[in-house]
Amino acid sequence: MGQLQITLPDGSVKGFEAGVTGAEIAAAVSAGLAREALAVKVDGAVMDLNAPIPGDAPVEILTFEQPEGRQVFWHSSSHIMAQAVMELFPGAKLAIGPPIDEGWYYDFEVEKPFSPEDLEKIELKMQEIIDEDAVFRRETMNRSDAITHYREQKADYKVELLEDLEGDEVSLYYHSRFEDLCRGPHIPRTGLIKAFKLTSTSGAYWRGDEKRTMLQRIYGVSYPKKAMLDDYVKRLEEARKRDHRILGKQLELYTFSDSVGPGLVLWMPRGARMRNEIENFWREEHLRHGYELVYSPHIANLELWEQSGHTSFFTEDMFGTIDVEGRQYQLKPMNCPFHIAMYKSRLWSYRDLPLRWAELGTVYRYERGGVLHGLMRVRGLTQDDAHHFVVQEKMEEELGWLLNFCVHILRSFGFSDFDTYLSTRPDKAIGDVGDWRRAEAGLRQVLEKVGLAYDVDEGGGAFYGPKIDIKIKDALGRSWQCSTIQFDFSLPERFDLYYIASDGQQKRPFMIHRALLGAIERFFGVLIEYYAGNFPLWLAPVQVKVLPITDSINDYARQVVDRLKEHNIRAELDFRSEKVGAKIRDAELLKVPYMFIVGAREVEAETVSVRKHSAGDLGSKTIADALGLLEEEIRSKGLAAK
RNA sequence: GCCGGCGUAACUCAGUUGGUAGAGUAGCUGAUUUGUAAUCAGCCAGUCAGCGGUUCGAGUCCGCUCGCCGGCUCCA
Repeated sequence: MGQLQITLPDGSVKGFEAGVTGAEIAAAVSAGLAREALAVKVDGAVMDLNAPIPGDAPVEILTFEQPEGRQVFWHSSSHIMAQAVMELFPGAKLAIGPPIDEGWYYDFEVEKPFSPEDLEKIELKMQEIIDEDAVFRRETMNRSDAITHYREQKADYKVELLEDLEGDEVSLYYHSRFEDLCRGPHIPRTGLIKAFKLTSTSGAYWRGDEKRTMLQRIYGVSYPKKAMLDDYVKRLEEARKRDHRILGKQLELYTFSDSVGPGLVLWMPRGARMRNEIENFWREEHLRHGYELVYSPHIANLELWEQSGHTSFFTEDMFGTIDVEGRQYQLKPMNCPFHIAMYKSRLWSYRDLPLRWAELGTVYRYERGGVLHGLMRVRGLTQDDAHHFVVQEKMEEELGWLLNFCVHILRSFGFSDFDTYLSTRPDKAIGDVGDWRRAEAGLRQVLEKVGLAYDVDEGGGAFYGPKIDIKIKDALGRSWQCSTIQFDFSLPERFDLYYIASDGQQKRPFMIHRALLGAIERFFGVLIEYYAGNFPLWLAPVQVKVLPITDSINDYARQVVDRLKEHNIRAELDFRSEKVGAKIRDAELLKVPYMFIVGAREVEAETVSVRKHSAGDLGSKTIADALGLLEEEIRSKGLAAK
């Protein structure tokens, strides 16, 4: 028996007998670690705790602290749930049951969808299995044997999975009375799960394909400590308070109406003030950075959309056509054909390029009923759209410049944490594959030059070109695409765009389609959730509420409001005959950033008593000082303080 | 579009086994004149999402439609 040299995460190297397992290494480190150990990472590969370590290697014991440890924990939980379902619903067929960001799901083919009562029964059965403290055991099998094995069990989905797998050997995991085809690894014993909860059910298509069977999915979460489940439930409640649909109603920012139609946003005055602020900032920044602003109509001759390719590649997302004097018109789902038509209205020289044309263009897209979601997914949306017309050689330079501008805009709203994706050629696309690959490589280079970490979204590109997307997460961790920067070599071709190069020849420009906020509606939704309604001062719909203590102070209070308004501060007066406590409470609930409380003392000294939202009393200040404070905070967008 | 859940006053919600609606908040009226998160009283308030069915009788049961919610799929 030889010796193994095991390197631990702290850098120390320890010798172990050959055949040592992760469990034994954990025990050698500490009893605490042995107790919490879920799996082991050997030279980057996650393995079962009871598997022999194959050779000298860096070894890390995984607990619930590590993301990989949690994934193993949740994956094992999904097996336990699958066992419970199979025992309670004998005819059920197993599909897949992976861990997800928080928890897991398992898809089943069953006669009837699961009811809430079914979930309770499944939970009880799961608890029994956990109480057995059953051991997880791995076995390998020849792939073709496994196919025969599962075919006998009529486990169609497992057979299909096996047929698609590479390699001759597959692994099965056993615990209690349950077995499942599974790569693993798994936690040592079911008893390690101290708290769990089945959170929801839903229909889910097999392999995400709506042409295939709809399976029934159950989602769940589990933890090694009861307190962690309590914490999860509390986090969900907190997230609910940040939900833009709830805050939107409470703060009277926007609404929907059945009489208007689903997915069509009605911006209430307070929301409209914020939108106006967002748009003003957006316009100023664009004008300062070499953009021109343009406007285009809401409908256009159908032939325009035929030429652009929208009728063949985007029909499913478009509203029906409108008949006008026997000619067909189309409500616009995008702004690009209009900007292209403007480009074609005259001749351009290479000296004119790049052109950067921006428009807050409201477009309409037919979204299927089931996908609408508050402000995040609507049918009428205003894109902060722009199109750059660029000479081909300058494309990368322009994209690099644009990516930096994009990050600058997002940061101005306080966003610093976002996920970036490179989206490549979809199945349905126009243009030459070689052009696509070159454009994708160009985008990749730009991302690396700017130094943004990114993931690749295979097949996620627009039909006319690859793109860089930036997504921001909502309160529940669902991520929404906001910024998008799209490379386009196709539409210039389709519309036969050209400019006159320095040699006097006609040359084809490339285009960039981009939206930085994405859609004002969605961006606003993300903004509400990000700030939980506690907006930075420059955006807040009401910036200051002036609260007179008695009616006799109303005149002075009105003067204060007027003075603030003269300085473009959005100020309101609360002159109801309520106690200050009530006025403060109402202002706090509306999340108004500042309250100026005025009574006899303030009239006397010509001051205001400043109270900051959720911070409290800041003491008395002269009106001029208070104004200075506000103006500085507005100017800095509150970013310096963060 | 698909699977499941839900839909009661402007808002948040009660409404037992079917016997024809109730609270708090908001609003209105009046009183109160208040010093850092709720002053008091009175009043108004609902085609119980819509349509159809079962029943002597439906907010409660059944069907369809619409909308919303959680997912699937799709995208800004």
